[in-house]
Amino acid sequence: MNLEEAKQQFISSWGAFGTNWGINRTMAQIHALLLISPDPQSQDDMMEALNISRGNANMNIRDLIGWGLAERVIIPGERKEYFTAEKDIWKVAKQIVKERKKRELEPMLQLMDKLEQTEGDKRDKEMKAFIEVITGIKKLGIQADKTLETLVKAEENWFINNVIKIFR
Amino acid sequence: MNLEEAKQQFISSWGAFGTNWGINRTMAQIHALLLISPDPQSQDDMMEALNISRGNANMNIRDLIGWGLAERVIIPGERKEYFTAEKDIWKVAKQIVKERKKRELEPMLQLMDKLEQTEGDKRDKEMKAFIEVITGIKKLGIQADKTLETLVKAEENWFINNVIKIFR
DNA sequence: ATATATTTTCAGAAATATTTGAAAGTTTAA
DNA sequence: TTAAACTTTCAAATATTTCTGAAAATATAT
Repeated sequence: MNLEEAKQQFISSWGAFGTNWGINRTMAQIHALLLISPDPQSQDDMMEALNISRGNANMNIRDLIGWGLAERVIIPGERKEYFTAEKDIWKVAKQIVKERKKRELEPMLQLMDKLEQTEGDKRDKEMKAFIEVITGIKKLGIQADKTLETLVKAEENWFINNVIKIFR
Repeated sequence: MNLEEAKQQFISSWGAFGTNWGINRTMAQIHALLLISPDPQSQDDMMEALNISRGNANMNIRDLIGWGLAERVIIPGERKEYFTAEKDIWKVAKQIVKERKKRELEPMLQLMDKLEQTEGDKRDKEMKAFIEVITGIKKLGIQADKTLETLVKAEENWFINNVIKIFR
C-alpha cells in the first residue's frame, strides 16, 4: 500500500470509528487529516481533501477547536486561517478524556445525586432496588472520575508520569 | 421526588446518555428498566413501560443479550419469556469494557498494523508524519488494551480485586 | 392434529442527524 | 472608502438510524 492509499484508509476508518463514539464522521475525518498533515491546513484544503461543503467544514473545525483538538494557526503573509492538531496521541487522548469527563460524567453524577434523594419506604423492594442501582452508579462514577482525573493530571504527577514514559 | 418520577427520569436520562456513546436510546432504556426492576420483565412489560413497539422491543432485547447485559429467565409455569439484567454495576461496566474492546479496539489495532506497513521513503516528511501518528496510536492502543484486559480479568487477580473492593 | 400463545422478521414510515450552498457578516488591503 | 477575500450562519435537502406493525415463523397446550 502506498502513502496516498494509506492516508485515505486512515481518514475513512477514523471517521467510521468516531461514529461509534458519538463523534460525527466529518469531525473525526478532519481530525484524522490534521493528525497526519505535517503542515497546517486551510478550510479549503480540507474541503478538497475530504470532499465536503464549506458549511460542514466550518462547523466541524469549530467543534474540533471546542474540544481542544485543533487550533488556529496564523501564517504570516497569508490571509486565510490555517489549522493544526496536536500530534502527540497521548495528549490527544488526555484531552478527549478531559472533555468527556466534563461533558458527560459530571452531569451524570449530578443526576445520581438528585435521584438518590428519592423519597419512599426503604423496605419496599422496588425502592431498595432503585436506590441500590443509583448508589452503585454513583460510586462507580466517582471512582472513574478520580481515576481519570489522575490520568489527566498525570504530567503534574511525577510517579505516574514516569510509569507512562515507560510505555511511550 | 417520588419513586415513579425518579424511575422515569432515570430511564429517560440513561437513554439520552447512551445516545452519546453510540448506543441507541431504546436499548439503553430497556437496560435501565431491567436494572431497576427487582423482578424479571417480559417483552410486553417493557413495551408498556417504555411505550415501544413489539419489533423494537424484540430487537433491542436481543442486542442487549448480545452485549451480555441481559439474559433470558424461565419462570416455571409461565409461557412467556422473561428477562433480567446484572445488577452489580461493576460487573456491568466490566462487561461493557470487554465488549467494546473486542468490537472496536481490537479491529483498530489490526488496522494500525496494516497501515504501519505502508511503503515509502522514510525521509519524506509526509511519510514520517504518517508513520509517527500510526505508531503512536498503535502504542496507545496496545497499552489501553493491556490496561483494560487487567481490569476485565480483575476477579482472577487477587490484588486488584481487593483494591476494587475498597471502593465498592 | 389443531388451536392458541408467543417470538421473530422486515419493508416501509418516522424520527434524527448531518450536510449543503447561498446569503449575510467580517476582515483586510489598497 | 471600497472591494475583494475570507468566514459564518442557517433553512432546506439529504442521508442515516431507528421504529412500527402486520405477517410469518415457532413453540406450547389441549
